[in-house]
Amino acid sequence: MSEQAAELVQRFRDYLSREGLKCTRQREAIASVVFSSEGHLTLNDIHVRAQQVQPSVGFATVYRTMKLLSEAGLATQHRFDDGQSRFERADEDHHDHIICSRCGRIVEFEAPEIEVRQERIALGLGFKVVSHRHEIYGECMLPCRYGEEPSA
Amino acid sequence: MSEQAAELVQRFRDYLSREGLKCTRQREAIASVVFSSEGHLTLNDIHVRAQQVQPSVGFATVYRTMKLLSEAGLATQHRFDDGQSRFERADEDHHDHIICSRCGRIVEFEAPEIEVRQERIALGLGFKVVSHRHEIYGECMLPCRYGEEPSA
DNA sequence: GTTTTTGCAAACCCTTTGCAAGTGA
DNA sequence: TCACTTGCAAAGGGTTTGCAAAAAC
Repeated sequence: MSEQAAELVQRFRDYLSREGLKCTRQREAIASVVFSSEGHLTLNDIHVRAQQVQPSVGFATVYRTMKLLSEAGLATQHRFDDGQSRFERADEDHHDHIICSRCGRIVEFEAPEIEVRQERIALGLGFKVVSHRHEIYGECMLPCRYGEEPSA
Repeated sequence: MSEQAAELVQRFRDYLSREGLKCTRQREAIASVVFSSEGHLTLNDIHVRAQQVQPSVGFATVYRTMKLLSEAGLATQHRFDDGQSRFERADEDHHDHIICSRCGRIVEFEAPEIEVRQERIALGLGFKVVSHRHEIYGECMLPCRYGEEPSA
């Protein structure tokens, strides 16, 4: 486990303790999987990987733990157009996503100037921005194998 | 039914005929409901309203007809964070949405300069934009009754 | 008369929850 | 000890589909 992952796991432990919750083998396993993974994982992905660390982890526990990690601000939940929730470890920098309609590849981008405009637009309509979702669906022109399982 | 709605219904008829599909009472009822409504309707909303025109319309037919209308480019499907599909009649101008987290109110906005930036970002990452989704979630500061059923 | 459509009900798929048994502090 | 957790399995909630009857053309 990378140093960064280890630190995030520690932050999760702190969060649990602060909330009067318990640190269990299952939660640690799930957290370390999420913090050690790069992509945008579905609950199933996480479940499969967590079971490699702790064979007894059940799906419901993954579900409930991801809810905790989201509440703790250590993971972010996305719902892209495939109808499944996907999670990624929280980053310092906010970013959005561009998704290839053909191969499912997901690339992240940052666009501060868009965020600024968006803030201004919302204000003009009488809204205070709480969050947003900006997804671009496109076709990637890089060599990508179409039959391939979307990697993230 | 407004003139605009009538014209859209006609366009749907043309589409059906072009595709070798049949024009039925149910499809007409559903189309006229969608084209005569302002907001962002769920399948259920459409079902309920269509039944007022044609009592025998079933939910599955609404589902299948909305698929046709989307394919015909006469309706647009959105999936906001409430987990349901919502539809609106197709507009000439592309727009995005800002949604009140408290009362569910949906306001539309256009931001050509964001679209331009987004196009440029995608290109830079090797993507050709096919579509996008840009939703802002915020709190509206206008008087809005919280208990109220989200209107659209 | 064919072929497409419809409504029903069931299947699906992912998400969420109730509960009795298990476990961490 | 004892409240918090877990895994299982079932319930939810919206979407999708198979099929025999009905309706377009």
